[in-house]
Amino acid sequence: MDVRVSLKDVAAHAGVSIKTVSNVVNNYQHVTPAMRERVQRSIDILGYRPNLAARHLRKGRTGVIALALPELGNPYFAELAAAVIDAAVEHDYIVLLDHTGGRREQEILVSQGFRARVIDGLILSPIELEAEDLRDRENVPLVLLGERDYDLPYDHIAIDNVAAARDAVRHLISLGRRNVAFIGARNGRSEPAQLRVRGWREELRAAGLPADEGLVAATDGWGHADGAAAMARILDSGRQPDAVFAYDDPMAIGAMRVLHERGLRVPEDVAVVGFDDVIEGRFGAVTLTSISPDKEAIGRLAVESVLARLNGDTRPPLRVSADYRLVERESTLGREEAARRATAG
Amino acid sequence: MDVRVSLKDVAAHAGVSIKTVSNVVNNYQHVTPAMRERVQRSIDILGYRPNLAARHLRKGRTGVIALALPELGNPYFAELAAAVIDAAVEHDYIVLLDHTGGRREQEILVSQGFRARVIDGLILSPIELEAEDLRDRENVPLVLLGERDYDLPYDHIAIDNVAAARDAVRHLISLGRRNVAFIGARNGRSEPAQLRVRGWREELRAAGLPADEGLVAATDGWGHADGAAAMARILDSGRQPDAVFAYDDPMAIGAMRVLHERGLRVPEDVAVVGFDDVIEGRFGAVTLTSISPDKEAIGRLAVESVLARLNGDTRPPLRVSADYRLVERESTLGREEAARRATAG
DNA sequence: AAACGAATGTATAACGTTGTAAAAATCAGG
DNA sequence: CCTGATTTTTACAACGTTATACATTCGTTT
Repeated sequence: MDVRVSLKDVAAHAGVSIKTVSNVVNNYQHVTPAMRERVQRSIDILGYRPNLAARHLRKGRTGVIALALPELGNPYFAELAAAVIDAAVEHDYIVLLDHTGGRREQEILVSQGFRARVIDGLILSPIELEAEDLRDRENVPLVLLGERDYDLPYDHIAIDNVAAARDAVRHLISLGRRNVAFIGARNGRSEPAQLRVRGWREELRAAGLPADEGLVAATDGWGHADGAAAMARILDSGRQPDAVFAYDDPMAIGAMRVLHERGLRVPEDVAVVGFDDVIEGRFGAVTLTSISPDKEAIGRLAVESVLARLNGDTRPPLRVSADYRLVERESTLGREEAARRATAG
Repeated sequence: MDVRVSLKDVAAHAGVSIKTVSNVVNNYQHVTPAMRERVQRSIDILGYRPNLAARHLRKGRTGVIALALPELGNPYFAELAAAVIDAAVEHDYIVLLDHTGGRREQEILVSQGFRARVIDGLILSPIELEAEDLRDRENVPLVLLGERDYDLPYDHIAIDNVAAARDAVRHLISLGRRNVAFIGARNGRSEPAQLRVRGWREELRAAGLPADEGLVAATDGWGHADGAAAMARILDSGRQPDAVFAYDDPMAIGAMRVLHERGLRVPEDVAVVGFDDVIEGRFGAVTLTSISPDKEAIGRLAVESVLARLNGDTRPPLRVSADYRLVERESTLGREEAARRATAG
């Protein structure tokens, strides 16, 4: 049944030329309804399906875009991947997924198309990649995702990290917190982390509070365990933060676990804000306040940008700031409210 | 620099035939070292890179395998996807990722290759798909992943769900629990859920305990919210389970959240066991006991099976039972131990 | 009714690669 | 230095598709 059937077979079966069958398949406009139906019948009977490799060879298009993310285990990226896949399907494109581990070396390979070479375009969420690494690539269209702030001629979709971080810290200050720790200033290169630290610093200064750099904990990764370790380090140093702003939700949750182990209550003793609004933050013993980026919009914009470039769009590089909002949950309840909740429970 | 350079260009530059260049590129054995070096020099100078579409058209291979999972948002699948991608890279294959939402219709489309047509093989983790849906596909090699127990000629990699579920329930019984609820018997078709319910039922019977079907909660999905809703429903029905076995970790965590809201303590009042051992379970206020499948092994076996079939392996369909183990954490501490911990904290 | 333009169908040549078979170059032995 | 065997290189034909350019048909207009 599925022994490869080609245009030639259909053409023979329908008694027409190969090109006519091709015309029907591609909805070419000048085909009489009668002819179209006749060919279509043969197509259906033989179960013809176009060979994408041949089409690609001829047209130079594959119908595949690659999405390269640092880590799939991180739910934010998993959810983002889902959004990109859905957006791509809308446009009859399929998505090839790759993960870089956030390592510069892997990111370079991906950006130059060495890992996936059958693609029409690339959506890349870089962590360590440097601007110079993208300097002389002359390849498929590239759209950058996330926080890095390159000054390069590629479309870039992100939320305003500094502003979002300031919103988070402002919220903590508005609760009366004064010693706000930041967890997740990444060891080594990582501009995204730096932007969020900057927002933390700026907002504290703006509020006339000291930005105690001893309350900034650097980590190697950005998972639960990294957050937990960083939190432990801060507490072990003898400092007593009354609030924590974490680089992302998993780190915030890891930090809350350590606070719990040390007998510190969230939010009464320490208020916590995360970043990314992953689903998991909504179901812990203490639900997590978080910055919530509009993932669907980011995914959709990324796909649309790649496809636009692919279709010859030569407008100057786009710099889209996607929406975000601060979602307040239990981890930043006011002290009175938290007390009320505690007695009630 | 990257204006497409083909074998023809290299051949012209080196002053040899196209096929000779091809021979060099493919490490064909009968090429003199001198010739090899001469051609290689031209390749380097011109920056030649093989055109995969053409190679595919000629050889009938793409170097791409598809991985179709129900949901990326579920961390288990995200972690599994990472494992598959890594295993594929080992073999110079790349992975095209798709998600089906666990819906039969989507699963059928995927299984027949309608969504991704540039693939050499397919790894599919079905939920609702029926055996009959796979009956007359004569397509690329297919490997089934996960819990469904089809009787079809395809390789199948899974853990023994009934046994794992029995282990989980036995563990709860060994703690002295008598009213063990099961959360996540899925509404509608879903064999995996049924297998785990069966394990629950069998183990209770084996222990001489009644299997109260009123303690089984069906759900539509398998996320945090579904687990929470199911738990709430059981409690609202007036029953008082002293243990919960959930279909997966997110559901277990959702359930724990509801228990927490109702003032029930885990594990003192209700012990909880999940399934999949996702990272998130290790960082809640109460860490989660869970069945931990060997994800790396599953991913590796799946890739190896697909590639073996692709290379003409015609042995009878493989039925691999991957390893799993029960990882005990706080959510099933013994009552005495839990009490000790409580006074200590 | 002839002639014209528009609409529709067809033959052929690519796209870049590799398998096959045949040609050319090399080598060993007399 | 020739013969025959062996190694190395080459020419050519696919793989399945679409673009180009041409051929046919049809419906109008003169």
